[in-house]
Amino acid sequence: MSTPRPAATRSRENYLKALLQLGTASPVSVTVLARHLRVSAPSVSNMLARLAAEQLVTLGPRGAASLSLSGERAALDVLRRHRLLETFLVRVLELDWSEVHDDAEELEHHVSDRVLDALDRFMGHPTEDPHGHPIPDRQGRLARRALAPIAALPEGAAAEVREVRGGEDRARLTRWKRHGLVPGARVRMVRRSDDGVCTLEIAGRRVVSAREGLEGVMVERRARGAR
Amino acid sequence: MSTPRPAATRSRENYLKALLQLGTASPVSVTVLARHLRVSAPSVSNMLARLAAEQLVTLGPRGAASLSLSGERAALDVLRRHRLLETFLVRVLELDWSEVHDDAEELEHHVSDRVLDALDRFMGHPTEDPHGHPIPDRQGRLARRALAPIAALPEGAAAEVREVRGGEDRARLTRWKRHGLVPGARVRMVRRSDDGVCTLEIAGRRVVSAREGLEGVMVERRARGAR
DNA sequence: ATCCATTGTTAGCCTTAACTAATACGGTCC
DNA sequence: GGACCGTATTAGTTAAGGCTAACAATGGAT
Repeated sequence: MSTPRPAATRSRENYLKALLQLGTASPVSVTVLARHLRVSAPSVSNMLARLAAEQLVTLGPRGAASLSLSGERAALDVLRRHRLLETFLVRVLELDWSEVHDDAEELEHHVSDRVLDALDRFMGHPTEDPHGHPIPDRQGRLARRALAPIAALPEGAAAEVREVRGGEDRARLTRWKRHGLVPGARVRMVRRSDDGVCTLEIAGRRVVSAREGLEGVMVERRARGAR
Repeated sequence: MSTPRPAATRSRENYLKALLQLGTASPVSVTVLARHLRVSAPSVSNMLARLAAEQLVTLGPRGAASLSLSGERAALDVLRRHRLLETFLVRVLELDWSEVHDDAEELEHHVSDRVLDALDRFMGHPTEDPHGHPIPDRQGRLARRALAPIAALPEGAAAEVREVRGGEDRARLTRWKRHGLVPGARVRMVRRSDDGVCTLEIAGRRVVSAREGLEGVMVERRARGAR
């Protein structure tokens, strides 16, 4: 008989996904996790203990949690479902870029492998979701890319928007979209004053924005004058 | 403030859907419902009491339950979601007719109106699901048709398969499909012996089957010799 | 009229995953 | 070294939704 693993329920999957997103290398504290999941600290302690018992996470000192190998695998699986669903909602159903997050968040816990594979096939095995995030493959392999925050571009530098993070914040996505800050857009840093205000040129138009308002827009540098 | 209705959870929706399917006009008993939902009788009593408190069902003598108006509305809504999803899985994702039931059963509780409408639009507002069941419209209106069980055809009568009921039984659906008993198929009752064995002609081929094995295949009579 | 079988309900308990309130633990500052 | 602050944990509760075992009520057959 196999381990009587208590089924990957919605809540568990969300914890794992959160750990994947927050715990880039370093362990995640109870408080941070609690804040991210909008749940009380004791709830987190509790659930982490369960996940640890199931070998999905390992607990360090002061309750800090990291994903185990199988935990990471499971988390990447959830991430794959989420991103494929978002891609489907945008590319096929033509829902808006900025408003598909919540639906994907819900459906990711209920799509069977069969349906997911069919979606994947139908779309021709996409590798990026509508926000430019790479989609893990079926083995849980995730393309790792070296992207820089747009606000870090030196003055005069040209770049292409590759990824737009923070999909849960609709308002912010909408604003970026209005400015033309979508994956694939060509941008140039015109001026970067030291009080945190950036002047960008996006598709020929000047846009001024505070640095914080740009957090999550990730770009790839382009050679000067490259077409 | 509105009634603090405890949200249409999966379980509730399943009870309502079951009541809609079982309670054609007459109230449904606790035992029947329990059997259908594969749940204990006390669980049913319990849930029916809750649904009654929420005005979704009315309880008659001996615990028999019927849907109230709003309950029927809610149930039709679930049914619409189920059927649209099945249609999507078959028509768009090209999953097999006989194996989409479980996925639809799961997803129906988690698709938002927005996504459902988008699916509906994408498919061009289909009116029948892959088993030939009519899909309720957004107002919960369900086309009512007068179909006869295939086994009731008199000898010699020609008919068209319009609907194939009992989608939860994969094996049976597969068998019917193998015989060509799919919605749209032209059939003729060749011989109907009184021990319950039917000989049918389906698309030119003779098929012999016990009457019970045909239960759920619904047909519409066709004028003799009609093309 | 009574008895028995079927059917429904009551009572009490389990599990999941949340919560609050209170407590323990660990560094930091004086 | 002790007071204090923030973080983690323990203890106990709640809400759905299920379960079993035991009890109650209905109604048909004798």
